[in-house]
Amino acid sequence: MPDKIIDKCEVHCINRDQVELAQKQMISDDEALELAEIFKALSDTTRIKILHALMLQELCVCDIAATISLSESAVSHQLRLLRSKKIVKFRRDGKVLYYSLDDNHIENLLKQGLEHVNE
Amino acid sequence: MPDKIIDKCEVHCINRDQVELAQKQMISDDEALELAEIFKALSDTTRIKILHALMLQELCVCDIAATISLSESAVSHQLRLLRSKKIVKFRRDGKVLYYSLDDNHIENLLKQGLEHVNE
DNA sequence: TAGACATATGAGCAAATGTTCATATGTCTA
DNA sequence: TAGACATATGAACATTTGCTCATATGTCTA
Repeated sequence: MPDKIIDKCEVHCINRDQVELAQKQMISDDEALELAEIFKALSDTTRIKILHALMLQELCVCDIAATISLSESAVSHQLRLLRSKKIVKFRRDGKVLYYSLDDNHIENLLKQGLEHVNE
Repeated sequence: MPDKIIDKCEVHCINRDQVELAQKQMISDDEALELAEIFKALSDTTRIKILHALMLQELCVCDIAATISLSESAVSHQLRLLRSKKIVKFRRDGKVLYYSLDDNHIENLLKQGLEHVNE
């Protein structure tokens, strides 16, 4: 496996030392995929709006929909995605489901992203 | 414009106070879009690998390609995208372009994401 | 228990995305 | 100045994504 990579490098690379160093510390496929998945969860305007609203308080599906002016179905689909990635959780109160942020790492990511945007 | 939102709320929302509060502090469309754009830049495995490699050292296009085992064309396309979002920059040395991270906010986001993944 | 209500879910569709292939651009060197 | 080389770019294509619409599920209340 390393042979294959080095072959490729020998065919065409400029600084072999740098390539070898880069490969040694390279992020694994799995890790890169997980990382990409987290950021993908935050890469949509609708989901940003939902998560931003949930930073302040828990909200039920229809109130999220009313807040961001989107159909309840669309919101529900997005919440499903966010649930599957353990980014939001919910509690039931009768027929109403209240959603909230599951993980404060996400809140930190959002805050840091906002800093980046607002400078 | 607020009328429209309130109308929608009156049609169907559960906790009007919460909706009003959420709307008051709501992130703007522009800000949400910018934020989503940043995270979108980090939401692909190839780009994660490129950026992770650049956290360690600057690299030219073909060495990035050799490192992550992808075509130079594909790498170049992704670098173009990352350049357009001011996430990477480059310096020229003869015919070789060396890319590096443009903004340490991005590095912080990546590190924080990695923490989240590795816990 | 029937019906209303809050939410979830599946199918379908248009738009966006990431790669490959072919070609263009710009820089060095003989 | 011609040719080699490093990279950029455009078109094309398959895949993914986010919405809508219709329908299903689960919970409460009369």
